[in-house]
Amino acid sequence: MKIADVAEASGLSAKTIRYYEDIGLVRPARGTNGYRAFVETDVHKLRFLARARSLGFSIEECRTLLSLYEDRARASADVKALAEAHLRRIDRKIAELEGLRGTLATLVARCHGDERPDCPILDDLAGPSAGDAQ
Amino acid sequence: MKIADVAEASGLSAKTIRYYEDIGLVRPARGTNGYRAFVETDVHKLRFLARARSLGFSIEECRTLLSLYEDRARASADVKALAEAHLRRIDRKIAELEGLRGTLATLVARCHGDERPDCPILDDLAGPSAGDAQ
DNA sequence: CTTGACCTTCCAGTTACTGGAAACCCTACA
DNA sequence: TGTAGGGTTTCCAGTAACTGGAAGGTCAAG
Repeated sequence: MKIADVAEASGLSAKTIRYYEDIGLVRPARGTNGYRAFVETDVHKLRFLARARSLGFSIEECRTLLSLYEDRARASADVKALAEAHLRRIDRKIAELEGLRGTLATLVARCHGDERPDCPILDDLAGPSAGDAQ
Repeated sequence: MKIADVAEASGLSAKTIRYYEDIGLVRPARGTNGYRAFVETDVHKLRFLARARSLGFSIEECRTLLSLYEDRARASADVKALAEAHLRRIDRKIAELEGLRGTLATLVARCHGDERPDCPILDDLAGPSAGDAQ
């Protein structure tokens, strides 16, 4: 199998697959012409990686997941711990974004958004205007 | 004012402030010794930038916001449009993360997380196991 | 034997910084 | 006067995970 076929089969781009080889996630064999020659297990690994990445795991986490996947003596607790850590990270990120969303939505709602320069959004960004107290 | 004072006053690190000068967001004067000599408006700008960044605006958006802030003939509609675009981006990101969160939470819940190798999380990552149909 | 579609490697760029090295400056203290 | 310490300067490299592009090799068809 050549790289374009594998790209098609895995949903990753050829560029990404080469990159994954670069960083040691896969090690496809090479044909006499120097082309990468992928076998089924390579494709399977790449699909695994694509799925793990799509769930937001980092490359290093994917590396660990892959090694756990290939370790028949693994403990599912190790996998679960990784996934839980990732879940907590996602929760923190969501909370952070919802905070931003709240502030931003308030500012947007307050801004009339017309031709006039007067703008609560910029006022907020500029911070407390000390001069106003006067 | 020297850079450490400005860092203190703006909440940005000295490194970040130098970086912002590099990319043209601020242009502090220089003393005879080559040190950056910040004035109040520089500090104000940097605080503006720190606030905008903390709301998740990109550097390029911050640049635009800053130029709008300094443009006394601006239309608030322009600011609002920028903020609304950012808001939509945040909403999309939240939705994406909540999707991930749902999938991941399900998988984590299904995994017993003990010493045994059996793991629904890895099974999911490995994709539909064609062999199971038997 | 040429054309076009693949494939290869390698280098640069992306975002928004951060760390670190080497060197310069300033102040205080002995 | 010398020096120790803290600040400051510049510049280079690295981060995460690719992506784009250039230059060149390979292959199948006509």
